[in-house]
Amino acid sequence: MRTRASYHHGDLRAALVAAAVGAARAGGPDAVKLTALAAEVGVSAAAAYRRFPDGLEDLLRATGDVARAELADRIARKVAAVRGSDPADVARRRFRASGLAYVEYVSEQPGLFAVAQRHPSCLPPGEAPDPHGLLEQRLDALVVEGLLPAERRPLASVAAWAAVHGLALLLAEGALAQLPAAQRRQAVDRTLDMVERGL
Amino acid sequence: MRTRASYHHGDLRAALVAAAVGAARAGGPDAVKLTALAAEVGVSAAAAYRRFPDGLEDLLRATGDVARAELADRIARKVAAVRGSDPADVARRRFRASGLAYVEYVSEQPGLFAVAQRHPSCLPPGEAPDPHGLLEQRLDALVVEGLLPAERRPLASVAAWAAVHGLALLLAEGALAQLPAAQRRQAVDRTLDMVERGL
DNA sequence: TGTACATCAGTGAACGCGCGTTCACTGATGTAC
DNA sequence: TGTACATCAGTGAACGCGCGTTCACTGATGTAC
Repeated sequence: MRTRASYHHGDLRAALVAAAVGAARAGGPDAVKLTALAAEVGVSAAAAYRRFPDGLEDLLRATGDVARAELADRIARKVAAVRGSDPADVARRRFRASGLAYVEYVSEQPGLFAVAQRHPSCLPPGEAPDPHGLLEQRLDALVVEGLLPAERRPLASVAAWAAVHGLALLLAEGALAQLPAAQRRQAVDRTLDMVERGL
Repeated sequence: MRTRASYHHGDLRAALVAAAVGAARAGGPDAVKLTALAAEVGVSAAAAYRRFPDGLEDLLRATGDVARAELADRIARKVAAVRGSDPADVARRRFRASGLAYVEYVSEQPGLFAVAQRHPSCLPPGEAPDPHGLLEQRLDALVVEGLLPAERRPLASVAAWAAVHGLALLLAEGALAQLPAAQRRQAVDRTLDMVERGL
């Protein structure tokens, strides 16, 4: 916990993950370099192997878990912020909020998100953060409220996720990366409209 | 044209691009390695620099143009194959066909498509293949036929493209890569339904 | 309370390889006269 | 039709660097007695 200028680092694993997250935010998966990050943290490269036996891949998985946790947290917060008395209306707005949170996160953190996409979790299934599961829950809620016929539920998930995911990537690193802020907002609204109406 | 075992290659540029396309199909952008491809073609690495002064980046751009051309060609064919007597119905089905062609291509050639995404064309604007332009034309046709209000046209483009693009990526290299063929078809149909209805 | 010893967390130097890129060169080709 | 010469398309060897990974080691920590 406390900073010590001693020989032992204290929490090297956490420090390396934090540095990796920073590098991924700035430059994506390719910017996560084990030797450089070890140096940044003030440690020899070999020291990293004590914490991450499989080296770089291990570090990238842990970094991906941070990204997944951030994304899941963002979705959860944005969903929880939606309140109201009409359950159906709340379900609809929460569904929309989850999609918006996803797009926002990917747009803001494309590099870190890319790590999450490419490197699966290193945590046991139960403990791994699961943003996609949160999106699924929103669809389930729509079914409960009768806003989505149960038989269309499974494929609705794919379609909705595809639209949100595609929009996020186009805005983050694709052809729409240069779009001015006002038009970005409109693009997101319009796409969520399409999803809502189209399901 | 004719194969010659001589000193001069004949069409080294085309041969290198063809080899790069093959490597990208198999392993994506990272698999395109200038030295390895030169060797594969039977030429020293330095020889490649006569045809591609900027080295690897030049080669990747040319490779991306092949991908864009393939994709545009596929869209054009699939659209042209739609016939009928009712102009509005044809416009609707052609729009759908263009989306399907896009998803199919990205699903089948994720590696090559990734090159196209990351490396802009090396051709002058007029000559570069433009798959996205073909999608836009389909939306224009919907407007002409009165199936899409003109004032919603610009953002409709973003929303439709996002859904198609996202679905393609999820199926190609994302979370849905393992989906069995039958369910893939359903997912595509369902997503295109959503887009059509949602616009 | 002190001492011996196991264990743990680092060091730093080196290896190795993949791969892009450059340079001085040589063999082939085609054109002027 | 032949010869000289410019030009072009290759060679092959080497450089250089980034970076992951390994190995034998040493200093620090904590625990048993």
